[in-house]
Amino acid sequence: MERLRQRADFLAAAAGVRAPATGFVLQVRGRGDDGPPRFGFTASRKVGTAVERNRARRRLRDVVRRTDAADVATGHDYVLVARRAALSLPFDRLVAEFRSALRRVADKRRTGETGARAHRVRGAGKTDGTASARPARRAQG
RNA sequence: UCAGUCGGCCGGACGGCCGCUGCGGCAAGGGCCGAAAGGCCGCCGGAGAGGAAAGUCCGGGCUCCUUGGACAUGCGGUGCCGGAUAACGUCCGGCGGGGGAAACCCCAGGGAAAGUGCCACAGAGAACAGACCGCCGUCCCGCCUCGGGCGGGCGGCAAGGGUGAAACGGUGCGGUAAGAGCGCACCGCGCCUCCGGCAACGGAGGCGGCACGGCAAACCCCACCGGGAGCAAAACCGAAUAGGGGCGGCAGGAGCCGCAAGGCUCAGGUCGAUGUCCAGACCCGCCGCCCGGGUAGGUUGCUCGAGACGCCGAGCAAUCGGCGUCCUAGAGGAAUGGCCGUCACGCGCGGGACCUUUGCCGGUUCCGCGCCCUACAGAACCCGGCUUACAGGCCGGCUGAUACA
Repeated sequence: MERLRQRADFLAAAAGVRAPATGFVLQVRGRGDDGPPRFGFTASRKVGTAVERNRARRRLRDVVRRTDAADVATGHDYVLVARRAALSLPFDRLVAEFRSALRRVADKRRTGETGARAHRVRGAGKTDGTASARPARRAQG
C-alpha cells in the first residue's frame, strides 16, 4: 500500500469527492495518471488523546489493507479521516462501511453529480453481502 | 496476626494469521519515479515505546546569533549549614521551628537597632498606646434609716472583666490603700565571656529589670548565579517562476555633433470602454548561454551516551573510583501494530461443600455464566531532576498492640 506523505496531497484530496460513514469520512481525488492507488490517514485532535488517535489510524489502516483490489481505482488518492467511533466500532463493521463508501464514491464519480443520488447509493451499500467472501479468496493466493 | 509509617519493584503471559519501520548479512544486475538532488522495488536474520514517553516547570550538552572579550547598570532567579554533582530551584547528611504515643512527617527557614511603607474590623486604648466596666484613698462636698451607707468631685492603679491576629513577658511568693519587675526565685528575652562543633547551632556561667511588636510570597538591603534564541536550531544539495550580474548573436527610423565609441533631439510602443488632443508614468529591444543568492523539495543533524548490567573498593548517605561484559527504538501526515484463540489476575451474579453461629452475618474452597478483556498513558535532538496521572499486584525496613516460645 502506497501512502500519502505530502501535505499538498491531503489538501487536494479534501477538495475531491467525499463519503461520510460512522467511523470515518472517505475523500477521493483522481490524480490524472494510471499509477497505483495511494492512501492517507488523518486523525485530528477531535478524535481524542495521542493514544486514541494512533489506535484509530492503525485500525483504519488495517481496514484498507484487508479490503484491497476490486473497488479501488488506479490513479486515485484516498484519504480516511478518522472519527471517534473508529475506536469502538466492531472491526467487521468498519470493513463493511469502507466497502460501502468506496461504492458510493465510484457512483458519484461516474454520474458526475453529487447530492441527490447519495440517498440511493447509501441504500445500496447496506445490502452488500460479500463481506466475508473476499478474505477467503485472499488466503488462497 | 492487626494497625500505622517509610522505601524499592512490576505494571499482563503464551500462541496463530496478516502487516510496518529502520539495522546487519547475501546478492550485485536491472527496473520505476524525478529536471536535478535524491527516493522506491529482492531474500534471510535478529531488534523495535514509558515509569511516567505526559506537563514543558528548572538545570545542562549541542547548534546558530551579538566581530570577540571584560566591566558597569538594569532585569530575572536562588536564599539555615555542610556535602554530592557537568549543573540545578535537585539529591544526601545535619541544625532550628512545628505536629505525633512512637516509627516518622511538615516548613519560601538571610536581614525589621540602613531607610520607606502597611497593620483593616472590633476595642477605652495599636507603636515614644490606653481608664470603658472595675479596684483603692487617713482628701473635699451633699444626703440618709448616722462609729456606717449612698451619690458626686479630686487623685492613685494596668491586677481582674471585655475587644482583637496581636494589649509594654509568664508563674509563684513578698509587697501595697489598691497596684505595678517595685523586690526576689524559676522560665523566657537581650548582651558579654568560656567550652564543643568545619559550620548552621548547642551547652555552661555572668550581667541587664525588660528595652528591641508583626509583615521582607510590600518596596528594599546583603550574598551568590544568569547573554539571546532554539533540532521548525543548524549544515549541505538544489528545480520551476520572478528578479540581479555577465557574455555572444541578430535587429536598431530621421536629423545634428564626433575619425570612432557614443551623446542629444524628434519619432516608436504600453496604460484608462472607444476615438482625437493635452498632461503624466513606464518600456526603451529580441534570442541563446553562463554565474551567484535563494524558495518548494531532498539529504544530514539522529543516536556510543554525564550509557546499561555485574563484581570489588571508599563513604552514615547522596555519590565516587577500579575491573569486566554489552550495544539496547530512531519515525517524520509521524513505524513499534490489526484481528483471533488459550490462560492468569480482578470484579459481579448463581449454585454446591466445609468452618463458625441458636440463626442471620462472615470466612475458605470448587463449578458455571458474564464483565473488564486491562489503569495512567504513545518516543519526536539527547541527558539530569521536579511536578502531575495511574486498575491491580509483589518485596523489604521501622514503630505500636496482641498471641506463642
